[in-house]
Formats: sequence, C-alpha cells, structure tokens
Amino acid sequence: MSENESSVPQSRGPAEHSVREQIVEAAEAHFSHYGYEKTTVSDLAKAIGFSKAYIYKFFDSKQAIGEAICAKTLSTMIAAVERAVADATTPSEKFRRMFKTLVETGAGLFFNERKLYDIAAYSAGEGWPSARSYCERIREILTEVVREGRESGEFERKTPLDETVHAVDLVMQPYVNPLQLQYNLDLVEEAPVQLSNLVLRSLAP
Amino acid sequence: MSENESSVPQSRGPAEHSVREQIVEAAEAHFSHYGYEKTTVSDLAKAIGFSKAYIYKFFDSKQAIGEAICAKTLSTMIAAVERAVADATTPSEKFRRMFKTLVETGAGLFFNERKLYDIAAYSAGEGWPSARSYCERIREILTEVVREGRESGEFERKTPLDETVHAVDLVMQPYVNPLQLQYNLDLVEEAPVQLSNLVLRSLAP
DNA sequence: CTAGTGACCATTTTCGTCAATGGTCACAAT
DNA sequence: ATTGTGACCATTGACGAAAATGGTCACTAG
Repeated sequence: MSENESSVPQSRGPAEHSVREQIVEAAEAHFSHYGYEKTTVSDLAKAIGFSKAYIYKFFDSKQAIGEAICAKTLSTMIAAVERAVADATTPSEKFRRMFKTLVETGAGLFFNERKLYDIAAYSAGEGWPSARSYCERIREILTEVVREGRESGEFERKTPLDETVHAVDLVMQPYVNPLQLQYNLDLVEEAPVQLSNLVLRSLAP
Repeated sequence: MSENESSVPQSRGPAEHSVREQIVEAAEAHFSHYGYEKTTVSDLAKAIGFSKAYIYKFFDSKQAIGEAICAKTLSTMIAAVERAVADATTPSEKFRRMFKTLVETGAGLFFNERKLYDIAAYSAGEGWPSARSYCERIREILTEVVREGRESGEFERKTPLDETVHAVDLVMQPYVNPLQLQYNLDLVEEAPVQLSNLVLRSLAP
C-alpha cells in the first residue's frame, strides 16, 4: 500500500498558481523547440526567472512536467475530434470524421510538431495517465457515436454494445496511438477511408 | 538505372552450394543465440571453418545473411498459417484460424525466439524483401479465403474484391507486422477474436 | 579456372573519464 | 507560514581515443 501501479508522475503544491502556469508555458515552448531530452529543468527555471529548486515545489519530477505538456497536446487533438463529430449529422458521418480527424491531427502533430509528437509517443509507450485518458476519451466518443447510430436504426443492435465498441476501437488503435501511428504514416490517406468503410459495413443492420 | 529502390541485400556466387547452406545454418544458430548485432561475420566464418573473406563469395553483406535468416523465419510462420487454413472447412473458419495462427506464431516468436523476432521486426521496419514477400503472401492467402467465401455465398459480393481484401489486410496489419505486433502483445488473446468477429460481420452478405 | 585467404582500409562500436543533469534539503527572507 | 534559493549528491550523458567490425582485393594453391 503506497506505490502507484505504473509510474505516475504527479504534481504537487497548489494546483492553481501563476508559477505553475508559467512553468507549463515555458515547458511547452522549450519542449516543442528543443525537445524533452535537450531541455533541462534549469533551462525552464531560467526562462521563468526562478531557481531550479522552486520548480520542484510544483512538479514531482521532470517527467511530471512532460506529462502536463503531453496532456495539453492530446487535449487539443481530442478537441478537434469533438468538433468534427459535432459538425457531422449522421452517425456514419460522425464516425468517418472522427477517424479521419484523429489520423489527420495525429499526422499533423508528427510533421509539424515533431518534438511534441515524440513526447506523446513516449507517453503512450509508457502508459502514462495522459495517454490513457486520451485513449479512454476516444473510446467514450466512439461509444456515443455507436449508441446514437443504434438508436437511430442506422447501426445493427444484435452485437453487445461493449463488444462492438471494443472491436472498432481495436481497428482504430494503430492510428490513434501515437506510438503506432508513426509506422502507418504512409497510410494516412487511405486507411481511415478504407477502414471506415469496413467498420460501417460491419455496423450495418 | 542501376540502383535498387530500397536496400536489397543480395546473395552472390552459386545459388546451390554446401558452403552457402553451412553459412545459413551457422547464422541461424548464432543469430538466434547471440542476436544479429552481437554476431560478427568472423564468428560465422570460424564456425564453418573458413575465412571471413570466403563468406563474401556467397553473400553480398552481413545484412544479406540476416535477410536469409529472416526469410526462413517468416516462411515457417507462413507454413503454419497455410496449414491452419487448410485444416478449416468454411471460409469464415479459415479466416479465423488464419488470423489466430498469425498472431500466435508471431507472439511465439517474440517470447521464444526473441533474437529472431528482432531481426524480423527490423526487416519489416526497413522494408526488406523478406518482409515484403511475407506480407504479400499473407495477402494472397487472404484473397483466396475471401474469394472462396464469396463463391460459396458466405460473404457479400457488392464491394470490389480488392477493396475488401485491402481493408481486411489493414485490420490485420498491426498483428501481422512484427514491427507493430510488439506493441499489441497484451491483446494477443482478444484482438484476433474480436477483430475476426468484426471483419466477418462486415463480410456478411 | 576454382577454391580460398591474409592483409588492409574506412567506418562503427566500445570504453573510460569527466562535466552536466535530475533531484533533495537545510536554510534565508518576508 | 509562505516564497524562494544555493549548495550538495548520485546518476546519466557527452566526448574522444582505442579496439573491433564490415567489407574489398590482390594474391596463392592446386
């Protein structure tokens, strides 16, 4: 009773604090520019005009700061997906846009903010909370879309909801998970289309 | 006009030769025991009682030897899949077994012959011919299964065959490709089942 | 002509060293 | 009590020299 199951970088000290926000801001700038490894905690301290030691009043470790940045990055992607889903009308279209947006923002992160992408990939590989809750949120959105499709009669209702969602989630995983996406970048165009078609065929009543 | 598109390790000298076979044999033993990187060409030479230079009469490079071993490994997996498919009766069952066997033998390689698995993963990552023809062969087998299913009326026939096969191939990719399989080892049990169900639902007439 | 090799070179890998980094803590200022 | 820091330690990373490795080639033996 004491150890967390899998390395959980935590923050400490006051949750709302201008210094905490300054740290995050500086970290975002430095990490995205120089990368996580090449940025030292001292760099961040200098950037906000405090000593290195003071940073540790707000974050448990350097990793915890990385976590915060990663969570922010992934939140942006989630937001884009939520917007895309909200814009679509039918459940089928919602699913298509969800998948497409997910892959596009992921690939965009890879090509335009490579350093941040690397953090996200590492996070996913280590099973950090930020990556976990990201995957969880994706699944929630997916569940909502599928349920809506079932209610409107657009999707079949024989298979248990959980099972359907789980299977579809497995199909998307290689493109949702930053760790795996990098091996499928050449499929960014076709995979979401082809796989959406296949999934929607499987969802047909 | 001369360069091959992507690094293609080739062999040279007589194709059938006892020394060539001895090299492959020694390489298989050494690679699987010490790994590709930790095995030197001199080690192989010593093992078969010839000089290092002689090895290069039969193989273009060390990588080419790795390729040969990799091809052998992947052939074994293909053979297992072909056996599994032949054993099954219905196209649906053929597909299920194909997927399951693929994942099982892949995971088996990872857990029991890790060093050989690493070579296969590297091969897949670099797009070596051995990995390519492995993927191609999988696709051929899959095509055959789907076509059989269509002919027997078990699978739908509206979607173009190529499109169907391509999409199903994309679904299996993360578990077929050694490079990606290692990130999905915790899903070895459920993924083939869940995904087979989904795919078969999508193939229903 | 075929089977086979030692000596050689350019590039990698290994390894030991030392500075840099992540992280802590006792303490100072307000 | 809160805000903040310099000094300190164990571990890690960078760096250059030295050793090992992949690969070639002129050459020998039969």
